[in-house]
Amino acid sequence: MSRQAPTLEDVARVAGVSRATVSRVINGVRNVDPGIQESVRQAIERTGYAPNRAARSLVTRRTQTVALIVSGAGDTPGEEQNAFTARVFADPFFGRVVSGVVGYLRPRSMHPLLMFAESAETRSQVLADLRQGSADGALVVSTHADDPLPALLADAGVPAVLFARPSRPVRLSYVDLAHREGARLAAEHLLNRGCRRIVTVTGPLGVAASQDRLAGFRDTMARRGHPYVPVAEGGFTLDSGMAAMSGLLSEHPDVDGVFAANDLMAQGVCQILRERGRQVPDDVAVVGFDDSSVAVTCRPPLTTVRQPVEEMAAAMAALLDEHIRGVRTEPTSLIFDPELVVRASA
Amino acid sequence: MSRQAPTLEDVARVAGVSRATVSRVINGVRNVDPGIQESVRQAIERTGYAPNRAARSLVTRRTQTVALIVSGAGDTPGEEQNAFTARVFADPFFGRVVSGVVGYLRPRSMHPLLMFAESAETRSQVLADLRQGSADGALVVSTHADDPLPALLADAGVPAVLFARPSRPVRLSYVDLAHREGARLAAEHLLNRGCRRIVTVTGPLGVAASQDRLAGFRDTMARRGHPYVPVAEGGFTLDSGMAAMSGLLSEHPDVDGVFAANDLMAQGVCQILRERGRQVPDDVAVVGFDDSSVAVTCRPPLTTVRQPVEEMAAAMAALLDEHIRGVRTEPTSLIFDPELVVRASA
DNA sequence: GCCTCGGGATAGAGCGCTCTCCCCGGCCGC
DNA sequence: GCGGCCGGGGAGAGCGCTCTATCCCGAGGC
Repeated sequence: MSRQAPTLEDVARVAGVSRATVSRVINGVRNVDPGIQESVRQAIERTGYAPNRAARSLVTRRTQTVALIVSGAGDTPGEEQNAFTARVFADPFFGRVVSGVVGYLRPRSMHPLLMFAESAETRSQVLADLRQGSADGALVVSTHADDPLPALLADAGVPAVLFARPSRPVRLSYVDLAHREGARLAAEHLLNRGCRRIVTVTGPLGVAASQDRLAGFRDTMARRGHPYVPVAEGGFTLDSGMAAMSGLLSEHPDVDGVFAANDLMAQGVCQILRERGRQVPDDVAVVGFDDSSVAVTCRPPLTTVRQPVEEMAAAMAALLDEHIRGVRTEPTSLIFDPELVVRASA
Repeated sequence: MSRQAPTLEDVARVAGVSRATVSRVINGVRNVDPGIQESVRQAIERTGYAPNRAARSLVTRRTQTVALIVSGAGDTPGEEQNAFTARVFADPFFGRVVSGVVGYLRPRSMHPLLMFAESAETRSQVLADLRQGSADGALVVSTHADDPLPALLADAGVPAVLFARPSRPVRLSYVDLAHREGARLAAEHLLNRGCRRIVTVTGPLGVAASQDRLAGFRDTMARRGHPYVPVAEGGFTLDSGMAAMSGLLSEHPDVDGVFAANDLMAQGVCQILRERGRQVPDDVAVVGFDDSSVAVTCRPPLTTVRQPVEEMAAAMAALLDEHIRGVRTEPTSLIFDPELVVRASA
């Protein structure tokens, strides 16, 4: 980078062959005489040649890069960008997504390009970047239900794959969890444990996942002879979990089992229960969802429903890769099965 | 992206001007007749033109992209890539770094390209990518003290800025915290509170930051008449904090104040204290470091030393930008001051 | 012995942009 | 009135790579 970088031409001159031959050796295309192959390799070594990504991208129309977009709601005018990015990254969930994505991309020498779209302005910025070919495609993790980005991407013809089913249908592939199935596991665990007065703290009901978890939970409870389950809506945060449990406890002081739609809220539930003098799990059993890091640090450690987030994220990247390569043209969906992780809280 | 994307040429034809003029309008270079400017804008609108990033990069030799590299130790052969990325992202600290970096980059329409270098192999991969011009420069966050990457980058002539002072000197700019000053704040807070039998749980002593925090802490204690401070080394994790505190408590059952070198370990300290029947902060006061999200979710909420991580990360990005633009050629360092955040634990 | 065939290498035409040079015409100074 | 200057625009040469079309040459077929 300091002195003028060597080009294909330079290598060709040193090796005594043409540019095209060097290119073929580098890309492993067609039969090249082994002897020449070797001398080209040595020339590359000697010159310290590194192919220029931009030049290659210009002709191949590939950047070897995919956008990893964290997309917020419509317009949360109160919240500014820093708060948004901070909040997103504070959630260990997103870290697992990145981990899974990188797991797929890296062996293929691709990289994720981080983008945020939490306002109308940044959303159109992201869209413009993609149309300019900053990345070959997009992986979208929406934090809100009515995210307009997926539809915009589909319209722009940008290859994209979503994490979680969008609330409004859109012609894009997505990966998701069998949320109802996860809720069923939670319900059955509580029932098998002997709980009979069970309540649930849901996620924000605008989110499809929250609805599915609630529906799956109710369904299983009903099948097992519990047609009525008290419900309080939370917002996936610690505070909202505390508030929700606080209300439920006042109305149902004899509760002996709680299903919270994520671990953070489950932690809030545990705190309220302790404050109100209930022992977890002896007086009240608590089951969370996600198996995030708080499930382990929480006292007591949470029994929870594990999402295979890394696998899901890797599959999302794989799907996008197929769309980019044109191997797959029609959108599809991949649904993953959750797993119950039993710890101390239930 | 679906049909053949319009090029500068197309826009020029529609507007009835030359390619160069359109380019000038887009880049705001030189004076262009306002009337022509307007008609070019309309032509861009009509054609739905978006400049091609690769073509532009090829000639400007800029990608508008910087690599954000999370760099591990030498070779942790036991740990594989997924575990590494998962661990990194589980740490809320990294989220704050990303947040700060994005805060600087976005208004300049640049993006971070995420890379991981935790093994010799991935390290050379990252180096190769950078030499190919995948990014204009690199922001490096090392998780270990003896990270060889910074030196490699410096040798390769890649513009780079480090988060935290490298253990071996290298000709690269970095941002860092006044760790000794932070430790001083913690020590004085504990002493002013009346604590007299104070112990500390350090970070891994191979890391410069851990050493500095310990040195600063000891220093202040000594100045205030406490020449001896029991020390246990931790690994910045919850478990290591618990183990360290467990040992310290056995040897010094009368302890009344603890300084932990990060919040995660402070949380572990609190848990052990509670298990052994000590009240925090009444029996033992606990001070953490970082002001990460666990400082808030911990019971009791942690008194801690706040690093202005977002500001530091933004400054790191700004510094890199200066190096890339050639405005700054000599490496420099920027040291930030910590701040004591008083909550319930001390 | 001539023609065909095909493996192996080359020449050169772009990919879509930027930017340097150059041109044109009007305005100023002398 | 003429040359120089300057604002505004165009032509065209690359940037470094890929890839198609083409060429060369030795081997095989009749």
